[in-house]
Amino acid sequence: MANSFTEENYLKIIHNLSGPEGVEVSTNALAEGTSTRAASVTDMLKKLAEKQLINYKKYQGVTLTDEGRTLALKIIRKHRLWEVFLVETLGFGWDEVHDIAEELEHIPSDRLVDRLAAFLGNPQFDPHGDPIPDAKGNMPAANYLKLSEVVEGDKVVIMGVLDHETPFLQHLDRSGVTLGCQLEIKEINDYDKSALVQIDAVKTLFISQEVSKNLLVQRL
Amino acid sequence: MANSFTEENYLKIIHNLSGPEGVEVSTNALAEGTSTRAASVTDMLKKLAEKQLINYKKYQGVTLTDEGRTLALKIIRKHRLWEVFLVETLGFGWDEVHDIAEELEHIPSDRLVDRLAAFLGNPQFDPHGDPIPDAKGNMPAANYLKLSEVVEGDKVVIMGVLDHETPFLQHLDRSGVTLGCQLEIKEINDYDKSALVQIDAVKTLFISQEVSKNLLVQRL
DNA sequence: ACTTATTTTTAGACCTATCTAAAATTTTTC
DNA sequence: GAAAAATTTTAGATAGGTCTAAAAATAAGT
Repeated sequence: MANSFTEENYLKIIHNLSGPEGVEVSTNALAEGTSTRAASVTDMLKKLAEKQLINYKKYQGVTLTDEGRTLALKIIRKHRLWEVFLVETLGFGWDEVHDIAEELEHIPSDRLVDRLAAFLGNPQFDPHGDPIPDAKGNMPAANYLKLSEVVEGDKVVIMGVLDHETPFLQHLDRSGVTLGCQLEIKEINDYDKSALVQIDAVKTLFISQEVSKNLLVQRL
Repeated sequence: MANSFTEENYLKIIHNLSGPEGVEVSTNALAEGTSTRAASVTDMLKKLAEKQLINYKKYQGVTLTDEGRTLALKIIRKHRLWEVFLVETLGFGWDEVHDIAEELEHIPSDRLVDRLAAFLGNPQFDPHGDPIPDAKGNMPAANYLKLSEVVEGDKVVIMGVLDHETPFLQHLDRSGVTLGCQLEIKEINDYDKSALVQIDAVKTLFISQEVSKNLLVQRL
């Protein structure tokens, strides 16, 4: 009755795609998220529904059951704790840890997770600014906005990223954009929606809409 | 062309069963070691031979090729480093870490292993006294003897254990036997080969042959 | 609303790792 | 050295996770 590596991945991805409101996730979105074909997704959804981990009606998309969400949050907790470990303890860059954490998140043992969390000082956020659920599955719901949603004149702080892949994060590193840095929006271009911003009142640069869609910020 | 979790386990177990001299390992011994049936082992041996990781001739048992041994040593290195991490960093007991390390040993990423080793101070031995291969696969060949092989009057130091399971290690804990403690062999009973020993010149107790067969020692 | 396009599901197949039962080989015993 | 015992391999089956191609259901366009 244990859950496989693959099942755990589905639950995690359903959670991530259904957002804080828990909206229905489509088969195609899951195929994209799991890098498989829609037909494979359908098969897996049947199995997860069988196990009462998701609510599934043909052609209607899926949502997590309470049990499914609990499991998903455990995986997410592990993923984010391991990311903190990799960055804080082992000295990896925030652009290097996603793929390794994808593996580590499937290591079982509640005792391991709890001891890891304690060792790390029960961190609340991972290196990408994502909140870390506690052992009971409670996760602070941060309501940030995307940088692509702000207007000229706004002053904001970078709180998180939506893309965790190496190329995006390396691009941010090269641009000098890190968590916690302050941005003043000087100008937003009409034709391509790119933003001219000043970082920490020092450096000025353009941020493309492509990038600003993946940056989470909070107004000052 | 990557190697599966299962393949890695076979290589590790072949290494452990073939000892320092690299003797042939039988199909049945592997069935025992992998908790599967002999028929399943045969199938896997064919696949590993196909990949040139083992030398395999029907009915003749197997040995590792150089490539297979290199891979096996990488798995063993990871297993033992993670055990050090679990005990030294997270505070687990030496009796709790074997099963968790069995999972962690299959996490890929050479960078992870090297950084973990560096963080731990490049330890030479794991919490059970087993030597840890370095990044190049060199492992110090310690030639310890079993406690069951010593004679009356010998003074020895506990250097390692052959059974890594919780019940055995908890039994040692309850007996006050730890790595590095000194034993003087007072008497060996003829009928059941149990040994009367004095620990650290303080405490005296009987150790059954069952137990002494699983204790590695070095003469003083 | 009816046709077309898109999404999703079914049907049938494959691969990996496992199993049982039976056949083949090696080892042991007398 | 032949018969019995033990070991190992083959043959055929099953379960998990994936695929392609085709059918079914839903959504969109005019």
